Amino acid sequence: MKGSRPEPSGFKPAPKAVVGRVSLYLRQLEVYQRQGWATVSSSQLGGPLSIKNAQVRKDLAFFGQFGHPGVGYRVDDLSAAIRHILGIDHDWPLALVGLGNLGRALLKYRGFRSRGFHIVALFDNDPTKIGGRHDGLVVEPMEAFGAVVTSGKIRLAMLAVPADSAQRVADQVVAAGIRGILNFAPVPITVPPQVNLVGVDLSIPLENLAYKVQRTEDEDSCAGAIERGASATDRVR
Amino acid sequence: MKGSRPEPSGFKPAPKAVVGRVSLYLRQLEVYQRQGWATVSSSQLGGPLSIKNAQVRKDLAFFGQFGHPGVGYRVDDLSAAIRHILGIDHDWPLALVGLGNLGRALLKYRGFRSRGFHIVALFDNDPTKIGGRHDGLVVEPMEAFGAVVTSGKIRLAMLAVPADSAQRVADQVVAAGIRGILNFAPVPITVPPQVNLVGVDLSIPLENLAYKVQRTEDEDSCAGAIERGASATDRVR
DNA sequence: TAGATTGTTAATCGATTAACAATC
DNA sequence: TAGATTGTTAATCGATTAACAATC
Repeated sequence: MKGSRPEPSGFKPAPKAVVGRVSLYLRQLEVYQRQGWATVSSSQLGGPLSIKNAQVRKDLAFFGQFGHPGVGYRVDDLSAAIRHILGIDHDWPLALVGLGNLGRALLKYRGFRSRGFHIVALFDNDPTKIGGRHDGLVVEPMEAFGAVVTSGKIRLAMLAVPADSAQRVADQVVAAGIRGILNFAPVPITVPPQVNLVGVDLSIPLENLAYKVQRTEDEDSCAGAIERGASATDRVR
Repeated sequence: MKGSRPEPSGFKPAPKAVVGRVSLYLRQLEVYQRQGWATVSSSQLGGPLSIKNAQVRKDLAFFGQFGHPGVGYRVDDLSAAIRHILGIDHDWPLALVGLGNLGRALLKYRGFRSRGFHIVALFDNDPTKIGGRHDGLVVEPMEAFGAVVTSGKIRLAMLAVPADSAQRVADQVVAAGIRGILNFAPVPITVPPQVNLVGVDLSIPLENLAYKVQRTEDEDSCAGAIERGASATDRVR
């Protein structure tokens, strides 16, 4: 079944960066859709996202031909094409593990449902939470995970559990045959290569932001010496 | 004050990708700290994150010399050094705008506090929410934003507002002189260049995951033709 | 037709990896 | 000392940008 990973000559797998940008294009297309635009150029699509027009065209060309020379891209068509490419032209049932603050917020978050991601099963291993109802779903114990996931044909799981149980829960989820994990626990976890893992640590973007702000303020005040000389001069060995 | 953006010769600004990885190193260091390790090698630090040892050394070397040849990096020292680099060796007061499901979850999220990010002021423009208490803080109307932010020396704001009010709220926040914005609204917003913006759209990583899972399953079944021939053959013009 | 805009090639740029002398 | 591991250079690799013929 797995086999030799054939890689037919001439096929380049889509770079991770491209897939991320394609998601952004979809969001921008939806903005234009709401505004009633029929077509957009690559410049109009990339502009608000600070992405160059050549980049937009090259990214899209990766998946096929969607544009019309002299005209641009038809908003509705491109939007539908991107949904198909990303695999969100159909619903994805999801399992949510962990019903703390974050888990409950994720359960109610509208952004997932509007893209076809539906949470259909809840799990926790806290006895005080098991059996509780949220949005019409009953919290199941982790022991039931395998059976529920199999019968519900669930391929994706979101983990919103504490750091110290993240790896253990991940192992259980992998054992149940899940195909993809979205990990919200603020700790790195490891899974076997056939399972797809995406980590979402909410404090990382915040750290990035703090770094940027700190840096722009350093620039403004003592223009030049960033980080007290650490990298300000070329080190002479 | 702003001036000519001097760029002293010999100074390379840290690439965005490097800063992101440095945040990951910090998390992995904390794992080793909890396990009582005194030193780590670049291989040990990068391994669990699937980052090559050369990459780890190069990333860190960007900010200075932290390692000891033949020994590795001292866990405590490197951890402290990274905190200093990222600007999280001191507390950052934060304003949170929007107290829907996501906003309330962000308010209670432990991951921020443990990194020095403290939400100290809440805002909303829903009259039914203004005046409400959460975690000992009172929800203020947006009109009060400028005054509160100035008196509290708040430089960062988190936006957890609906898509259709995101840009308007961003404009207000910018006008109040905020230096950095973390945008959780699932829509692209634009801000002037002197304001730092980081967007966090929770459904993007989920889309990425769906794409990956879809792709590995395509590979498994009909090994070869991905996306029905779209890019399977080199197009001959 | 003239103007606009695509898909694609070639040129540039930056980021990752491998290798190794220097160091503990 | 021998073994380990750094910081750094050079080589590779991939990603971005500019430019332009083809197209509507």
